[in-house]
Amino acid sequence: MRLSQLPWTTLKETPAEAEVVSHQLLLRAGLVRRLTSGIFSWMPLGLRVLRRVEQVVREEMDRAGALEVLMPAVQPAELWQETGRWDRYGDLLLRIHDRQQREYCFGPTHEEIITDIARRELRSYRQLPVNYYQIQTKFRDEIRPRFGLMRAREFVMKDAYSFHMDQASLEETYQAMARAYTRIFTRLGLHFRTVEADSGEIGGSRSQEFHVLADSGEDAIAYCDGDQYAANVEATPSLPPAGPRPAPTTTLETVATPGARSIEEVGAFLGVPASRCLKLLLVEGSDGGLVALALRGDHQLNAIKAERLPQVASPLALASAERVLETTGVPTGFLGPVGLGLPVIADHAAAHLADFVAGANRGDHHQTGVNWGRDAAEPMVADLRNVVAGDPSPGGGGTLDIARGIEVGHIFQLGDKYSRAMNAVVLDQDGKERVMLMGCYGIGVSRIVAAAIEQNHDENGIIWPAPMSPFDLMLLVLNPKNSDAVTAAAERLYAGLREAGIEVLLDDRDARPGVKFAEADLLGIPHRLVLGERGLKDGMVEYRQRRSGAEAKVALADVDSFIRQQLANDTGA
RNA sequence: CGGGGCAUGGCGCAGUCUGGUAGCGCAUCUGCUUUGGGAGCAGAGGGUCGGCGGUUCGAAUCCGUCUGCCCCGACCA
Repeated sequence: MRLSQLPWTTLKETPAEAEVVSHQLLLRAGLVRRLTSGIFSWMPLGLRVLRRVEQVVREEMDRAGALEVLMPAVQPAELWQETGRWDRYGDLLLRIHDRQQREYCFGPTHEEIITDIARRELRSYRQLPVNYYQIQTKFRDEIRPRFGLMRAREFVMKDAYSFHMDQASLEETYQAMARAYTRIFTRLGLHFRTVEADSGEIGGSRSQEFHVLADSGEDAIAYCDGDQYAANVEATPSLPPAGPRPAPTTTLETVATPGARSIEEVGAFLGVPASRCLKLLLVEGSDGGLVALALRGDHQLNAIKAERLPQVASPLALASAERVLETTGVPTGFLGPVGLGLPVIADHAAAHLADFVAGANRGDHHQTGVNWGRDAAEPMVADLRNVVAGDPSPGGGGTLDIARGIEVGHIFQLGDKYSRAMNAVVLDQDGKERVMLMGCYGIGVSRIVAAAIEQNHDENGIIWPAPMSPFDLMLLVLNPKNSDAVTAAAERLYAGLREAGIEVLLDDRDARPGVKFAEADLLGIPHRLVLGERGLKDGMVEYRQRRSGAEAKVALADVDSFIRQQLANDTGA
């Protein structure tokens, strides 16, 4: 492609709306443009990146035996009503209606559609297992779209759905997908981790996520190098503290703490670390009353764990300040376990505290020297909190560390959740109807593009991993208008490289050299050749690698083989 | 959804408090000079100041209302 024939606008200044580096660079390099909140257009150079990612995904899905299909983006409400998700999916679902006032949604995912296909197409156990996949535009009306392509409302996703007679077959395909995903992210040159996950909205049992590691990631991942444990923090169990709870050594006292509501304020006021304070959160209970959850002051509630408790309403709902005052007579900020009169469920670590600080159930007062059993009833004990760095690994091989990650892939064993709701059955060997088991496997294709930039950039711009670079090679021609010899040499070089099967972006624009260098760095194609009058005199072109900055002068006659060698190094990396 | 902020040429911003000529940088176009890391000079085009309503002799500026966008948000109970 010739840049002289491509309207390509780059920005020197960072657009105000872009917060994370991938969003900034995608806009500055002219790869995408925002149409409206969370909705983007892919410009010519950007689309080439997306297509290359798609291609790697497609090749590996095909290799793993999956079958590509393309399902409708617009889906009728009836199918979603069959599984009950029309009501449960909530505002994330973009609902639309046609001229007859029939209801549809723009698909945020395709379990209902594929299950409908499966129940129509699949009749016999002999046809199983089957794994269908598609690469499709999805729409989820996120509460808060942000970070450009990382949390967009409209996005490109690869989703696959497998159908099985039994758990063993499901397990086999699930493992095959895990291997395919590992190949995909490895081929794309991404630094990633596979982690155990909560299966969340979609439901089902076993589930793993694939995270590209980046500080800007929205997810926290707990991992342990000692035992290879890795899981999303929300799905990581915290272990009970070792040993028995210390015995009480101080007496219970009530102290005035005017205006000190938060753990930080109370801790600072009394000179006590947050880890010695107890925080009580009142949440809606499953029986309509309130339930108190007790955490150590320095720990955070894990909503997923709390929701799983039978006493707690799901979804988790924090009691409003008004409701708290109404029920307990205590303003928020001063609640404690002593004489509270509500069921208390304490996190392991909170239940292990002795001589701790808590609210006195009286405005502007706290208590010190509080002890379970002596002052407050022994609480029910559960795992309620997020793990923190330094906690023991559930794998038993050391302590946990926390890293941030961008979720780019997720695989689930769905079981019969959808197939049962939609009566997707086949006949078994005995001629009996059997509900199929399902797996589902997603990859955020457009999110990968953003994640790759988060992981691969410097102060000058993007540094594409070679497999997703919009071109293999960028060829800069300096001052083509000043020299017919330079132009002719560039044309010969361009033609020759293309004949060798190399995808070349030729900068033949009438622009100053400085502009070309700066924009080449911004765009981030891994390999660059510069042809100018200076080098041509000696029959040389200059090579530079984007990532390392390594340079070499190459004789015109040797360019083909030299470049081929450089490209070969990429695929080996 | 709650809270906060912003809306002025394609992009980044000033001007709004204290009403009266709409301005700067980047980008775009023309010419000249330049030409190996986002050039210099001279000139030019481009704005219903987000929409609607009001106050006023006069509104980007004051008032009301609507819309859009951005940021933060169970953090403590």
